[in-house]
Amino acid sequence: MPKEATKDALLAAARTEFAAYGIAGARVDRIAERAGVNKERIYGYFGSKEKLFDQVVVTALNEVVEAVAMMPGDDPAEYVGKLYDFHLAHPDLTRLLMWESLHYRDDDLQGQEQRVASWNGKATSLAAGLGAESSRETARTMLTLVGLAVWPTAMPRLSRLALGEETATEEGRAAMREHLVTFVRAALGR
Amino acid sequence: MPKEATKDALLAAARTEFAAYGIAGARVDRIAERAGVNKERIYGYFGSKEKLFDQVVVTALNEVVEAVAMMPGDDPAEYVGKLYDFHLAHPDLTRLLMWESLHYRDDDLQGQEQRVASWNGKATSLAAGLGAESSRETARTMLTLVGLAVWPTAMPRLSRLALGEETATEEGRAAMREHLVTFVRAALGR
DNA sequence: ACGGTATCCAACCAACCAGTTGGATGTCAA
DNA sequence: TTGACATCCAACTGGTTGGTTGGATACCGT
Repeated sequence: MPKEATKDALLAAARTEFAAYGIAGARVDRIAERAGVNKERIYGYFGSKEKLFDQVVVTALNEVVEAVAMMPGDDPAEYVGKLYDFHLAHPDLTRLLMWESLHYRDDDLQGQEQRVASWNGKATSLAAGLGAESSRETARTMLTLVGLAVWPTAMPRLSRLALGEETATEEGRAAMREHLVTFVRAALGR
Repeated sequence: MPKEATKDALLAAARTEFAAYGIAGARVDRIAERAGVNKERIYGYFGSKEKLFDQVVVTALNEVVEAVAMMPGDDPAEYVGKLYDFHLAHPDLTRLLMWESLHYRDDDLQGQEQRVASWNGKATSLAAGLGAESSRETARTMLTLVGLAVWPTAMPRLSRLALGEETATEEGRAAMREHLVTFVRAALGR
C-alpha cells in the first residue's frame, strides 16, 4: 500500500485517540490498532508520540482558523452562529484545541505565522464591517466572538450544569445558537 | 503530625500537579515528593490516583462556583470583570476546570446538586437584575457571561495569537477587562 | 512495662508502555 | 536471476509507574 495511505490512516486514528485522551492518556498501541497498521510505522513515519501529537494539533489549529470565513461586511453575529454550529459538528476539534491549550507552554507550533495572519485577516474584516479601524480592540472583539462560539462545546459539563439535558437536544442547541447571535448583535449594536 | 495536616499537604501538592499535567500526565511520586509525604499515604488516605483527582476537581468546582458572588441587582458586567480577575489570579483553577471538562464523561461528581443550586441562584439574581423572569434564557446568559470571563485565561495560546505579548502585561489585562465589561454592558442594554 | 492505636516509611512488585530490533515480502531495473 | 529499494511486521527491551507490603516509631491508657 502506498505510504501516504498508511500515514493518513495513522493520522486519522491519532486524531481520534488524542481528542479523546490527550497526549498523556493516549496509547500508541491503540492508535496503531485503530489504523490497522503496525505501531513501528508510527515511529518510522512520525518519529515519536510527541511529534505525532504535534502534527495532529497543527492540522487541527489550521482547520479551525479556516473553519468559518469572515469577510468584510459579514455579520459578526452570524459568524458566531456558524462557528458555534461548526464546533457542535466537530467536537473532536474543540477537544484538541483544549488539549493543545493545556499541553503546550510558550512554544509556537509549525505554521503559527500563517495562523496569526489568518486571524488578523478576520479581525480586519470585522473592523471593516463595524466601520472601525483595525485595532487591538477589534482583535479583542474577535477573541471574544470566538470564545462565545466555542464555550458551550468546550465546556459540556458546565453547560449541562447550567441547562440540564436540553444541551443534548436539537431545540436546546437552536436556542443556544439564537441566544449567542442575539447577544452578539446587541453587544455590537446592530 | 496530625493526619489532617498530611492530607492537606497532599491535596495542595495534588492540585498543583493535576493543574499542570492533568490526571494521565500527573505522577503520584511527584505529588508525594512535593507534599513531603510518603506516596503510600496517598493510597492510605485517598485510595487511588483517580479518587485523589476526583477530590481535587470537586474542590475546584465548588471553589469556582462560589468564587464571585452575584446578588439581585448586581451589575452583570461587573460580575464578568470580577470573574475575569479571579481567573487571572487563579490559573490553576481554570486549568483544572478544563482538565475536568476533558476527562469526565456523563458522570456527575460529588456535590453536583449544590453546584446546580448555586448556579441557579446566580441565574435568578441575574434575572432579577435584568427585570426578567428567571428562565432558560437567563441560564444561557449566565453560561455566556462565565464563558466571556474565563475564555481569555482558559485559552492563553489563542489569546497570544490574537493579541501577542500584551496578554502578559498589566495594561493588556486591564484593556481586556474593560473590553469584556463594555461588551457585556452593550449586550445587556445597560 | 506493655499492648493497642495512630501515623507513617522504604523497598518492592507486576503491569504497562514508548520505542527498537531484526527481520519479511513485494516490486522493479539491470 | 539478483540486488536494491519500498513498505511493513512480530517480538522484544528497558524504563516507568500505580499501587502494595511488611514493617517502624510515637503515644497513651491500663
